[in-house]
Amino acid sequence: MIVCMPRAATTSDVFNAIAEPQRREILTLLKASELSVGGVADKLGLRQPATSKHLRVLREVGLVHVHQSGKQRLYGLDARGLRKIHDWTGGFEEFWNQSFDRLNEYVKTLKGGTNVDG
Amino acid sequence: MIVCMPRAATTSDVFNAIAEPQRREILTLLKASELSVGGVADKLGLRQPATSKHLRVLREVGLVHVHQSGKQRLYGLDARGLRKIHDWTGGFEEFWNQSFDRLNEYVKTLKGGTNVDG
DNA sequence: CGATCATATTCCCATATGGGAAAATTAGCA
DNA sequence: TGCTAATTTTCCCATATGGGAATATGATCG
Repeated sequence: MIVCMPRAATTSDVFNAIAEPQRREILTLLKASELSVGGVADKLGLRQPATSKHLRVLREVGLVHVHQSGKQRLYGLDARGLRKIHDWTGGFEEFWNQSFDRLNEYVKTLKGGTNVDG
Repeated sequence: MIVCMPRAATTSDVFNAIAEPQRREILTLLKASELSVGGVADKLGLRQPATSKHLRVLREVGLVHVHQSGKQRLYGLDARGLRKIHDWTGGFEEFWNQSFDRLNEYVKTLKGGTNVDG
């Protein structure tokens, strides 16, 4: 029985997974090439366990995939999940400039209407 | 003194702010028009306090702006902050299809017919 | 000023971290 | 069969929720 609804799990969806800056850095790193856990850890200055945990989250939401290569596990980028976010934010594209205008207009209303000097 | 680094605050940046589904719904709602807190609460089936808290987060990261209108406070969309996310995910656009190919190839090496959901 | 509607904040709870340290697990090789 | 390297998992901590309930603050009007 659910009593309360705390913050959603990072593994629940891609939005949560990339809310963590280090995980975004990992994804950016993997643009260049596949990397082992140790490789990622080295490049980002993290410990291996911490890196492994981040990679696990990314794996669970499907943003990376793994395969064994010798003694290492190579993590590779699977950016398809980011498309969902790109599309969602893209739905606001028409509002980017409009919001600017609205805000300007709003500010104008304040300044012009009240003539308050700041 | 910082002893550990727990999950980042939702107010730390836009990525964290929109990690919460209800806040994304609020932003989508505000595409249509400005809304009062009660208006948002009604449309999403939330209590007013909860709605107010979500709107506070969105305000602190700059995704919405507020102005008084009679007895109500009208919240309006300021989507400019979403551009950062759109741009960041856009940096992976060239990898969306490529990742698909990589994954297909990878799956092929394993077996041959695996259901890949996209 | 007081009454009232509309929001915001506080207090509380259980949950979900993110990282450090250490132990467990897995993979590849002699 | 062991041994070693690489990675994952477990245990622990302090922090940050998100929502409910109750309270405080704010704004408007008489």
